[in-house]
Amino acid sequence: MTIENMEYDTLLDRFKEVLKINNLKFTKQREVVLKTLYNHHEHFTPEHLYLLIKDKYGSLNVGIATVYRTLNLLEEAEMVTSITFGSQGKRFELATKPHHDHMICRSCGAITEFEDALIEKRQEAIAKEHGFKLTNHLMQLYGVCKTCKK
Amino acid sequence: MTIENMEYDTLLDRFKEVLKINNLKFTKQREVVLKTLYNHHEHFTPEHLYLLIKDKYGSLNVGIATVYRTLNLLEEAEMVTSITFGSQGKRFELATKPHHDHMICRSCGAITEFEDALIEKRQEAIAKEHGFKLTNHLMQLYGVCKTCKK
DNA sequence: CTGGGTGCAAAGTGTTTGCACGTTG
DNA sequence: CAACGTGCAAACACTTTGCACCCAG
Repeated sequence: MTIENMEYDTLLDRFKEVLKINNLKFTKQREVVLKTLYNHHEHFTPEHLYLLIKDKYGSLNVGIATVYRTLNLLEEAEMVTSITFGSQGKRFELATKPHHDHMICRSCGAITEFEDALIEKRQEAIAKEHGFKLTNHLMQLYGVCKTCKK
Repeated sequence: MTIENMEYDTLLDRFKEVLKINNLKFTKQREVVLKTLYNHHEHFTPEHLYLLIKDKYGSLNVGIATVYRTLNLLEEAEMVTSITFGSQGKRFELATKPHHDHMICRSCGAITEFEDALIEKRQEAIAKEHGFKLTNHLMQLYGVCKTCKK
């Protein structure tokens, strides 16, 4: 089962399951991190996500350390993935789609997602040629976007 | 002109030229960084490169700050490229080959290089579809290598 | 009620920068 | 000899961790 186009409740159940398996507890803070990731399909830096949570759920008083801890936890559980853009630092996003990659504009920083079955296939083939068991991959195209070219 | 399979002297000349254009000076430290990169076709962390230089050219007493400064300079001049592996930090390598990508073993950290014309072509096509002007890309396959699979 | 979770602040990383001195062109 | 480069240490930015208290199960 992939988590493509998964509804929030399903995602939440999955999270609870992962927590249970690892003898971890389900807390308001952890839920808020997941919910915020779900409601904003962006590519968050931990800082950015932290500020957004602080703004929306100020009363919970979630600390940035918890955001980091939860992101690492979710990444471990493969429910979020992280990507590193140039020197802009690590960014996280919900793993709601399998295998999608990124195109990053060097001028404005805009991020476009894309997916290509042909490339996926070639990657598998290349890995096989090298006796390599592929688990996942990272692909980023850098350049100048439509808008900035003008 | 690409710098594929370039000999060291040619590479050095290119470096000197870049320096001259930018009104920068050619120093022993800068040469040693370039030479060490050339002599070891590895994927260096700045730290790793620094230690190697310290070991080989101890009398020059090169500081790690200079290694960072020179790497950034060389990257700016597109004579080295950098890649970011998971949480292992940024690594640099001489840009002696165009467009080669990496396969990284999650178990032992081994890095294998590969190149695939078909993927390169698809990348161009995808960028075009999105009205995106491609300057370069980053592709990393993660998995388990031949040796570690045993 | 027990063990993991949290916020906070302190400690770690990896990288950059200010400064006085050294070297290049 | 002017301007840039260097080593050193301090400063930075980002991330992790120790601790005392808190809360889920």
